[in-house]
Amino acid sequence: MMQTTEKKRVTLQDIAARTGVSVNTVSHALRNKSDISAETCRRIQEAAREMGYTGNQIARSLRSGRTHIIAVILGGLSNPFYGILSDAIQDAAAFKRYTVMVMCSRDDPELELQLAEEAIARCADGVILFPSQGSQKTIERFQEAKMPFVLVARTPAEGIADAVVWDETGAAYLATRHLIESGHRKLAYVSDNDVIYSSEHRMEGFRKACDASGIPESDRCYLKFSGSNGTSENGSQWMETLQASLTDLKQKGFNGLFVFCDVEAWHILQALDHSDQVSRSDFGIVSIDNLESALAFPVPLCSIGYSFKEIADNSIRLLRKRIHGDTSAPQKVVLPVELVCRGSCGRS
Amino acid sequence: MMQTTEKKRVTLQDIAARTGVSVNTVSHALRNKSDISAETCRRIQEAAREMGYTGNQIARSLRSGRTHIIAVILGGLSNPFYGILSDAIQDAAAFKRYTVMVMCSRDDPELELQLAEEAIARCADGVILFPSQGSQKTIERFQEAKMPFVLVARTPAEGIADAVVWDETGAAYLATRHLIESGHRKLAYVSDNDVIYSSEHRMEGFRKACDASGIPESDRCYLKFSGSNGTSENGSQWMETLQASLTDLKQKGFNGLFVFCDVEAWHILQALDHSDQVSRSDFGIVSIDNLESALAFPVPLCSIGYSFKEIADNSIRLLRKRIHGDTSAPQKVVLPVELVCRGSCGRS
DNA sequence: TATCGTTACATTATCGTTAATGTGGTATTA
DNA sequence: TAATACCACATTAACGATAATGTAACGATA
Repeated sequence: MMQTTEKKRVTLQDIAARTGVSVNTVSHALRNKSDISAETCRRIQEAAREMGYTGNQIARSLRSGRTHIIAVILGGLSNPFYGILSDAIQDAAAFKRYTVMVMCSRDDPELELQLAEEAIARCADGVILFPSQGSQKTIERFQEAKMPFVLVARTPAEGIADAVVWDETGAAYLATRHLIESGHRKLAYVSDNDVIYSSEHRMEGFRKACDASGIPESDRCYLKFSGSNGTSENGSQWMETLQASLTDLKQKGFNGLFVFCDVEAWHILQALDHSDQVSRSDFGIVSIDNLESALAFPVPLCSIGYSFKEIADNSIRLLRKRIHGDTSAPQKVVLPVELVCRGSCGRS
Repeated sequence: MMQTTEKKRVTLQDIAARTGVSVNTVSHALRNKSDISAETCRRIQEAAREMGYTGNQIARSLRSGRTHIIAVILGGLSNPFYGILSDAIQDAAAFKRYTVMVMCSRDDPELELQLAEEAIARCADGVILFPSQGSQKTIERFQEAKMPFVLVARTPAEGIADAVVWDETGAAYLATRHLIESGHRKLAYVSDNDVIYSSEHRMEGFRKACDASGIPESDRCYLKFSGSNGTSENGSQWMETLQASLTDLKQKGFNGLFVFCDVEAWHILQALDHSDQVSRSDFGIVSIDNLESALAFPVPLCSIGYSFKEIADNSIRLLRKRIHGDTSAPQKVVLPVELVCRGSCGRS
C-alpha cells in the first residue's frame, strides 16, 4: 500500500499537533501575544520555523476583515507616468506593510467600474484612484460600498473625497511664463482630445501667464489633437493630422507650445521629427510631469515637475486615515511644482 | 434606543434569509448550478441584484483553494520595458479571468525572495517571474512550495522550469549585422554592469555576426558601463564615466555600438547628447526591445523587436497548464525577433 | 481560609463561502 | 406495487485563521 506523501502546506493545526498545544496557543505564540510563556513561545516558534510554516493570508483576511491590500486603479502601465507613480506608491505602501494591486482601466469608464467591483469583491482595504473622464460612477460605487479611497492627480469635483493633486494652475503658469521668457509671443495650448478635469486649471494658468505678459487673445490658440496614443494601426493617419496642425500653427506665426503633459509632448516631438514642413526648431515646447527626472530619457524637455514620492506618501497617508475609521471632512493635498529647463523652450 | 443602521455588506446568508431558502441554494443559484429550479434561480438572482450582493472573494478563495490571482515579480514599473509587459500580461490574464498582482523586486534578490514569500502567503495561483541575477533561491522556494511559476525573458538555467524567452542570439546577430551593413567595421558590445543570463546569448550573436563578416577580434570590444539607472544622485558622475568611455571608443576608431537593451541605449544617447567630445553622429547604434513600438517615443532607435503580446499569452498559457495540474517536463517557448530600423544605425 | 487576581493555556464561535452529503417527494420502471 | 431514479432543495462540514470566552492552578490578599 503506497502512502502518498502529498505534502500539503503547513497550518497552525499541524504545528499545534506537533507541539501538543492548541491552535490558539500557536496563533498567539507566533504573534508574540503576552499570554504565552516564554518557553512555550520559543518551542512553538522553533517548530514553526522547522516545519516551514507560511501563514495563510487568505484565512487571516477572512477572519480579521483586513486584507492589507491597496488597489490602485490607473490608466495603464505602458504610460511611464503611471509606471513611475506605481513604483512610488508601492514603496510608500510597502513601508506600511500594504501590498499594492495595480489595475488598469485603459481610461475606459466601464472597465474602470468593473475593476472597482473587483477591488470590492477582493476586499481591498482601500483604493487609490486616478480618475479619468467617466469616474463618477466608480466614485459613487466606492462611497456606497464604504470603500476608503483617495483620488490622485485629478478630482472630478471639489470636496467629494480625499485627493492628492499638484498645483495645476501654477504649473501651467510657470510653463507658459517660461515660454514667454524664452522669447515666444504667440502661444498655443496643446492637448490630447478629451477634456480632463485638470484641463481647466491648466488653461487658467496658461491664460494668467499670457495676461500677465500682455499676450493678446489673438496671439493665443488652443490645439486639440485627437485620439490615438500613437501606437495604434491608424497611427500614421493620426500623425499626419497632427503634422498638418503644427504646420498650420507655424504658418500663422505661433512659436510657443504649452503641451498638456510629457507623454503628449513626446508625440508632438515625434510628429515634428518626422515632418518635412516643421521641425523641433520651429517651436519652443514646455510641458508638465518631468518624467525625465525618473526615466533618464534622451529627450530634453522643459517640464514642470513635482515630487512623485510626495504624491505616493500623501495618498497612502490619507488612505490609511480612512482605513482606520477617520470620518472627518474630505481633505485635499495640493503639492508644489517647479520648473526644470532642459532647453526645449528654445531660449535664444 | 437608537438603532444603528450600520449597513454591512450583503452575504449569501442575507439573501437566503430574504428568499427563504438555504445558503447553499443561494450559492448554487448564483452560480447557475443545475440543481436549482428555474423559478427559484430567478427569484434568488433578482434578490441578489436588488440587495446589491458582491461576492466575497476572500471567503471563496479560502474555501475553494483558488484565488485567481497571478503574481508577477519584476524589476520595477518605472522601467517602460516592464510597464509594457505588465499591460500585456494583464490583458492576457484578464481574458482568463485572472487578476494580476505586480510586485517589484528592484532587482534585489533578497527583496525578490520576500515577494515570493508574500505571493505564497497570499496563495497566488501562480507566479510569473522575471528573474534577475540572484533568483536561484526564489526559484527553489517556489518549487518547494509547489507554487506554479513561469520564467520570462531570462532563464537562469536550462530546463529547470517553464520559460518564455525570445531568440537572444538571433536578436544580437540581427542587430550586429545591421550595424555592419550600415558600414560600421569596428564594433562595441555595450551593456550595463552585471552579467545577466541572457548576456551570453547576446554575446554569442554578436560574435557570430562579426565572424560572418570577417570582423577581426581586434576590431571588437566589450564595454561594461556600470551601475546607476541614471536617476540616482551620483547620476552625473556616472554619466561622466560613461562619456569618457565613449570618447575612448571613438578615439580608438570604434563606430558601431550594439547596446544590450533600449533603456541602456537611452542612457548612451543621453550621455552622447550631453557631451562635448562625442555625439550621436559618431556612432551607429542598435539595441534590443523595440520599446518605441509601444510607447511612441521621439527617440528613433534601431532595435530588435518581438511580440509583447506573444510573451504575455504564452506565459499565461504555460502557467495555466501548471495551475491545472500538468506535471510534464518544463517547456521553453522561444519567440522570433525582427529588426526595426529607425536610422540610429547611421546608415550612410 | 475564603476570595480574588493572574498566568498560561484550552475551548468554542466565527468570518463567508463551497463541497459533500442527506432527504422528502414525485415520476418512472420492473 | 415495490424498487428505483431523479429533482430540488436542506444540512453539515470544512477552508485556516483570529476573537471571545472559559478554566485549572497558583499565589496574594483580606
